[in-house]
Amino acid sequence: MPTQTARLDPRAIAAELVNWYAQHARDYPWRRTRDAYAILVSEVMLQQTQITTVLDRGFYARWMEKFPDFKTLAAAKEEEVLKAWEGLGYYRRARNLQKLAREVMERHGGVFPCEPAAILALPGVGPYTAGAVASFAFGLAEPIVDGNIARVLSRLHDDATPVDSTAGAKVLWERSRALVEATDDPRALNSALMELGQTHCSPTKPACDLCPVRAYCRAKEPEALPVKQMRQEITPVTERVIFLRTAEGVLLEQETGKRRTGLWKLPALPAEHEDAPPKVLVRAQYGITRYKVTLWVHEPHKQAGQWPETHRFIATEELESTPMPAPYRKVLQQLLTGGEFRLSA
DNA sequence: TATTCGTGGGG
DNA sequence: TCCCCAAGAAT
Repeated sequence: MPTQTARLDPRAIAAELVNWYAQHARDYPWRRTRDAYAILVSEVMLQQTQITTVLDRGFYARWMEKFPDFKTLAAAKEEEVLKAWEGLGYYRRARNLQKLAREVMERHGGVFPCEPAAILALPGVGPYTAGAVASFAFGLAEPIVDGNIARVLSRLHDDATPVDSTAGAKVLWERSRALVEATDDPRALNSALMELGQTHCSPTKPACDLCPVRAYCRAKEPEALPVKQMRQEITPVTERVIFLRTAEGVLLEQETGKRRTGLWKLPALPAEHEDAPPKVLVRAQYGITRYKVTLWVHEPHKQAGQWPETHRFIATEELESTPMPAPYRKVLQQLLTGGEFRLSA
């Protein structure tokens, strides 16, 4: 930690960051292109999702191969889109991405808009993603604030204002804007801020001795920043579903509500059978948002047979191409391969 | 403004 | 095991 802290001059800091980035930039597929579509896909995929997940598990490469441009994505079946997204979570992102592609084709003549306000108006695009595409694809001096940058800027300014408060967000965006407007390379500056947050300025054990802007950093106790206020309580929930397999296939139910819309799952056990549920085939646990769910898979209940429009028998060879949330995919895998009557932890 | 929306990896 | 959280946005 420097005893003498230089003034927080945006121009000097930006220059250090850009210089550092030129030597330390990691090689990602979306950094090898300026194609707005390729960059947009990466940004949406990376929302609340780690780079290793997107890259190592092949999501980005598969998506770009299957949907290489707005036109292809716009014309695809929603079920194909959701299937390509399966395992990434936050499935609204995939649905919004296709909606966006259709807007680009229909309202923008197939050309992605280069005006920040127009980008921000697209579905699934918020302040971060708009700034990211504007700077990475078009080189515009638009600021971005993500989790990494919030951490870097909180520490740089030694600011304990909660980053998830209105006041905290406001000043973060102002500071990010001051930096990006103080360089002639917005692309590198924005990339550098995130890269610094991912590497040296990590949440725990920051490597301050390697930091390119340590001479400017005011953080007295960097590991104590950033401050976050909201933390929700985890609520335990019980979920009961049935596994019904016939010659037609496995009975599945399509989600229609707000969450995981369009994906398929094992059908819920009707509420009237919850008091005396049929035999348990599998038990599993998974977390979703603020819930800790204990998932019980039961044999079909008595009088089972009349199914709503949302239910359908899916042939076993079609199961693989059916978009399904991860917990059901795993449980179904167990049921189909490990025998139907094994009780698993 | 507060809540909701997934998932998998790491400490 | 548990808790944190990772390139946020929509409602």
